[in-house]
Amino acid sequence: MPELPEVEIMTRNVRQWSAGRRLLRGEVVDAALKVDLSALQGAVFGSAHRRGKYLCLPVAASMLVVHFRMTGKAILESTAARPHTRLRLHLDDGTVIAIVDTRRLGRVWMVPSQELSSFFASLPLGPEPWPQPRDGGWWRSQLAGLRGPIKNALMRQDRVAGLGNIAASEICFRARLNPHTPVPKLDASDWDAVATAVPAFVDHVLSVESGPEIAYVNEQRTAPNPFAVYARQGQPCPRCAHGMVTRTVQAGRASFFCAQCQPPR
DNA sequence: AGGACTGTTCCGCG
DNA sequence: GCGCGGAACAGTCC
Repeated sequence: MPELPEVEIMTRNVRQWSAGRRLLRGEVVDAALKVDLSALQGAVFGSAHRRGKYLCLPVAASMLVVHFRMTGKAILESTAARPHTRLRLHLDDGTVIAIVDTRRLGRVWMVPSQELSSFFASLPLGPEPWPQPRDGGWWRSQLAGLRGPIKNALMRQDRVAGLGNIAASEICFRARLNPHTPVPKLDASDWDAVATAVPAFVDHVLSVESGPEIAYVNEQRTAPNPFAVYARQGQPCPRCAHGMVTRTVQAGRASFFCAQCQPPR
């Protein structure tokens, strides 16, 4: 699933494709989404924004909220129908914005404006780690009280919203932190390193992955793996070239790190 | 055949 | 409250 940077890319795309346009018809291809877009016929789109891993698209007085979960993505589907399309927005300029989602784990909500605040209040979402600058002290206080590994802590949506399994490994790598390091063991310089690593990681992914359609590492793709350690087990470390990228499992999710640059603590 | 997978939520246990 | 495992959701690709 897309994480913060990928949802940011899709949000920018959807904003560019839809802002100011009129919705001719909302087509719910997958009835399991249980969303009714009929009332939005003829409505005008506002400017899309992102909250954590959620894409928020204003339509007239409502908000179309999308969570892509593992395999969802928003694309332009104006020419040919794609497999696994779950929802289509037919726009007044002839374009079609589609939500495609192979595994069908994604969710869509149509939230009336008067319910918006309660809807987002019901989501366990901490503050955004990007693009506003956050320093080491902010990170320390956001993850205060957690005793588990830093890698798992970075993925806690209720503490800081948007970072996922890839980001957690990549941020630990950039901060030279072993992903198994317990949160209480981090010192001030470690937190500073985390604070520096997060925007560096997000900006890197934005620069590499920006385009009309995001790609997943495990999909057929022409672009190379854009990550430093994720899915690179067995390869030499891209930084020190001595260590080997190691794969471990933490809380059921794969982690990747350089055994040399990120020694256990 | 079996496992892995860029996520979330729930449950049970300690 | 915290942390973990496991399951569920669900489909495809090795």
